[in-house]
Amino acid sequence: MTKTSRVPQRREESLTRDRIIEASIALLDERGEGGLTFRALSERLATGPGAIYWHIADKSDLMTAASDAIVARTLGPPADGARPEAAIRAVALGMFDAIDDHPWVGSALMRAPGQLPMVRLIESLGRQLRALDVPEDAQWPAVFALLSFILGVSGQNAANAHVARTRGLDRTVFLTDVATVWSNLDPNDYPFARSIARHFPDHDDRADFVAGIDLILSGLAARRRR
Amino acid sequence: MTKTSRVPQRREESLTRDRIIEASIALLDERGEGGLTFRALSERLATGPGAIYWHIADKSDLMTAASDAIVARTLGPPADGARPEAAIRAVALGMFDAIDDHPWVGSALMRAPGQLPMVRLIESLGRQLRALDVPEDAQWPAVFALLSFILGVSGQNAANAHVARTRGLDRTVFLTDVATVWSNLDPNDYPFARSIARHFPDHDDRADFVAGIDLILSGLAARRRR
DNA sequence: ACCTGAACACCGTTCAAGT
DNA sequence: ACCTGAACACCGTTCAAGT
Repeated sequence: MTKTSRVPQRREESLTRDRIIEASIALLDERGEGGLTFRALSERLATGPGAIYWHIADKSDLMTAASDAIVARTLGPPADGARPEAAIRAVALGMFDAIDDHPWVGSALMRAPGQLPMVRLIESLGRQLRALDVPEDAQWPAVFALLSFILGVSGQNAANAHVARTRGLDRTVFLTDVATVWSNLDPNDYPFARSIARHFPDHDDRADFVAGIDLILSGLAARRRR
Repeated sequence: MTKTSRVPQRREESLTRDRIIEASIALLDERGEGGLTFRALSERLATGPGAIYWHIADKSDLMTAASDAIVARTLGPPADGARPEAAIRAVALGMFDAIDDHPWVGSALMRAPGQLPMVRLIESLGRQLRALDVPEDAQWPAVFALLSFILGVSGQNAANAHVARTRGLDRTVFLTDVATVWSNLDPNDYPFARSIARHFPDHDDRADFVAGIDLILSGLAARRRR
């Protein structure tokens, strides 16, 4: 029984922080937020749950590291060629698409205030605001507005993905259900919610996102003109 | 041993959905997000964990109902007297302050897409945008921008509160720590993050929040002028 | 130094049994 | 109709013991 030629459950490469993060991302992508557990992870890595703690501090460290890997490859090096407004739009859209692909990043980012993935995003946005000649003391409020908007959208998308997954129905079905409920609200109490429910199932999240970014950029431009 | 005169653990009033929600809010306020468990809740209500399931569907239902109670009393009836822009600012600031008092509402709201608390917020914002004479097809994008910004800030505040609670340090200490880390980042890679770290510990969250709302409102006003 | 895996102290949820 | 509380199927995390 010793030295059998194939021992498939035995891992070949040694356990590293990077391999753990890579496996976590795969698990999160495949099974959603709830899919990352130390048991599932250690099984996939052919080790015991305790081994992981040698390389990472705890689950929150793991989530932050996993989201940082996505954010780092999404933002990449700063795009120096583009005009600042276009660069901001590109940064924002990059994040939107990344979180569309990996919804769990939305909630992970939000739960890691002041951590590296957040710093990357703030840096990317802040540089472009400097390039836009936004006055020094208006830079942080503007970055904060863009950041908060991006995080808000990300969190909502993560929640939508989570609901869709746990209820086993896709996005369109879920939106249609919500639209139906909203359409049946009391017309006196909820006139606005009723009126927009109609346009709900066939509307474009990504377009709404761009519109939001552009609204903030317009506000910024209006300020500079004064 | 039977019929002792004082049986303090026996509850007086019958279990209702409202009493469960009220007790949940108290628990969340006192102990933070992690403080609401079915065991702690049933102990406080002098009942068994199973009893709660007769009145509420599951934990997500409970969180949504708890946050809805806060949102409902925060938004209240629409303030008809005020000018629309002032009314929007009032709605947003009301939410900011409510979530400052009950940080868990920030994450609960985000995890309840399409649910009642969200509808209330959307309705409050949407009405004022109609009153602002924003064209029909620009109303939803504007509501979405305001909503996402508010949710983004709420989520960040919830995360800050959670970190502060679990690490047992207050907000200022936490921010000072983050500022120190950021100040030591590589000057070539993170010039912007380094430069704002200085202003971090003594800056006003609420002012940043108002600035963000105003930026979106300015953007909206700029659009209308065209 | 790095890994193992049983054990601990929790969770949310269910359900037979009671009133 | 409403409540009880034990039991189930999980969690994240620790730690003595191994190599």
